[in-house]
Order: sequence, then structure tokens, then C-alpha cells
Amino acid sequence: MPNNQEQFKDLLRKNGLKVTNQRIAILEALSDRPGEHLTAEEIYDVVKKDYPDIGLATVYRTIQLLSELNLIDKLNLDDGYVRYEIGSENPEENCHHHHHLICLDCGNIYAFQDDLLENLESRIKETLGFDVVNHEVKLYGYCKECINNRAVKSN
Amino acid sequence: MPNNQEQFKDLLRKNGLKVTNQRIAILEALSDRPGEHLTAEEIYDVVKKDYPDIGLATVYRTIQLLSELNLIDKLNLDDGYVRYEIGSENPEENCHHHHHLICLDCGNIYAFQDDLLENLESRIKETLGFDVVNHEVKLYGYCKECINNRAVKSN
DNA sequence: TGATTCTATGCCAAAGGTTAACAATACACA
DNA sequence: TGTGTATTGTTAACCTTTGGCATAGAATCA
Repeated sequence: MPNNQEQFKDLLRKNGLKVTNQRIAILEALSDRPGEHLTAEEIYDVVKKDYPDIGLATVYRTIQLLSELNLIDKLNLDDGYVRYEIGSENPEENCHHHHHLICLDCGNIYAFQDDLLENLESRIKETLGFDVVNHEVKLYGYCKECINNRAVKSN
Repeated sequence: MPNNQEQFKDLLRKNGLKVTNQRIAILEALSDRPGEHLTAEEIYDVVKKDYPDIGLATVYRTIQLLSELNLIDKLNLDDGYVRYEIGSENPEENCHHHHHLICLDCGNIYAFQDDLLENLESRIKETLGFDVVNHEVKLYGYCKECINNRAVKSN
């Protein structure tokens, strides 16, 4: 998407924020890796290749900014690092239907789409009066590859 | 449940672990507060009333132990604190069906039971070959009380 | 283009929850 | 009661993340 960068610049200007090389570089680092879940440190290392003078604090500040602009999604796996991934550009696949499968063996993260909770949320609204506006679903288990590897090993 | 403590002692002995006053006090602190979600610091403060010499490190170590014994459940709300709650003694209400509603206004946490994901998990197994063994569902929104308070305020 | 303004950056130090190290304690078992 | 070993309390360290501050640089206007 060559015009993604222009859209980002417009979005910054529209919010009274300045367009800087650092901000563009950090967004690009994530845009170039759709489906990957990078820590702040990993983003820092990637961006440093093209921009050796960037500071880690700038990465953290920009991550927060991108998160507030809903351009990236946060993922916390309770391993001491918060991870970030580029949001889908397709509004149909918004993050409300975007969930994660986490393999307990290899640590890989798989995404899947499902609107199963829609039904549950309206039921919660009716029975408890609680109005759900967002949710986070993490499924832990074992991926196909690791299941196969185990079967091979045990032979 | 007066025999809960005895069950705990047996469980410790069965695992080759020692029965200590600190471990019992920490489990009791959580058992006395079902449905509450306490941070390590909060558990520390509670236990210190009866056991002033206890150290914070012991609380952390015991929390980890109780978690491994599946006696308590972990809850991370991404606010910088990990919280813990006593697990249900009813096997029907196991943590696999135990989910959380978090009010974005007052911060209260409400629990609800649902087995909605069972269906999804078998579908994932069939289509992706991923074997789900555990899951974590957090629903964010606004509780009944806060919705009412808002309506009152805006009048 | 050049001056001005104010945001953004880089560097550094601090914050803050959690864990590690280690000597002292106390549980378990004979 | 004595011995061996796990557990505890204290303290310091860890490590990700955030705050402070002087400087650099983007936006705006002349």
C-alpha cells in the first residue's frame, strides 16, 4: 500500500501532531511485518538499522501514539513484554473480531477471526445490564506443527 | 469450609512440600475473599495483620506455588499489577468457564460463567489443527451502576 | 527563504513490580 | 531430640517502561 504513508501523515496533521521521520519509520517497521507481534525492543532494533540515532523512549512514545490512533493493537502475553502488531486495513476485520491462538510449545501466535462473542455480549447486556464495548480473547494450546513433532518424537 | 485447610495441607504433603504458617495464611487470605481480585501487595497487607513478620518475597513465592497447584487464578488487567483470586471449589464452575467483565468507569470486576467457547474450540481444532487447552476472556465495558449514574448526572 | 514557535527527540535517570541471593529459620522424619 | 533440607526474611538487583530536560527540528508566517 504505497499511499498508507500519506494517510498516516494526514492523520498526524489532522490531530495537530508533527510528521517526523521517526514516527514514519516506526509505523513502517510494523506495516512491513503484518501478523508479527513485536516488543518495543524489537521495534527499536528494526528501526535502528535505518535510523541509528533513534532513542528507545521515542519508540515507546510513538507506540503509545499509534495505539491511541488505533493504528496498532496491543497484545500482552504475561511474559514481561507487551507486543504490538499493525492493525488490519480492512474494516471488516476490525480488532473486535481479531483473536489470538498462542502455542504453549513453540510460542507462535496465530490470528483468527470470529464474531462468536456478539451473541454473548447482547445476552450479557440483557441479563446483567453490562454494556460491553471491547473484548480480548486469548486461546492457549498446541499448534498443528508441535502436535506432529511430538508424535514423531514419541515413536 | 473448615476442611479446606486440611485439604490444602494434604495437597502440600502429597507434592513433597512443607506446610508452613505463611502458606496457610496466604491461602486463607484469598479463601476469605471469594470473587475479589487481590494484588500481591494487597495480599501482603492482609496477611501482615496476623503475621507481621512475613516478607513480600514469600507472598510472591506462595502465589506462584498456589497458581501451579491450580488453587488460584491469575488476572492481568494491564494496569501494572497482576491480580489473584481463589479458584472455585465447585468443579462445574472451573476456570475454563470463568470469565471477567471489567467496568471501564469504576474498575469493578464481575465474573460470569459461560461455555460458549467450547463450540469455537472444537471448530478451531477441526479447521486449523490447533488444540486449545485453556483460554482467557476479558470483556470491557460499563456496568449497570455506572450507566445509571451517568444518566443521572447528565440530567 | 528566514525567523519564530512549540512540539518531538535523545539522553539519562528514576520508577515500580517482581525476582534472585544468601544466611537464618523451622518443618519433617527418624 | 537431633539432623537434613526446604522455606523464609532481608536486601539488592533486574528489567521494562516512564519522566525530566536541554536540544533539534517541523510548521507557520512574514
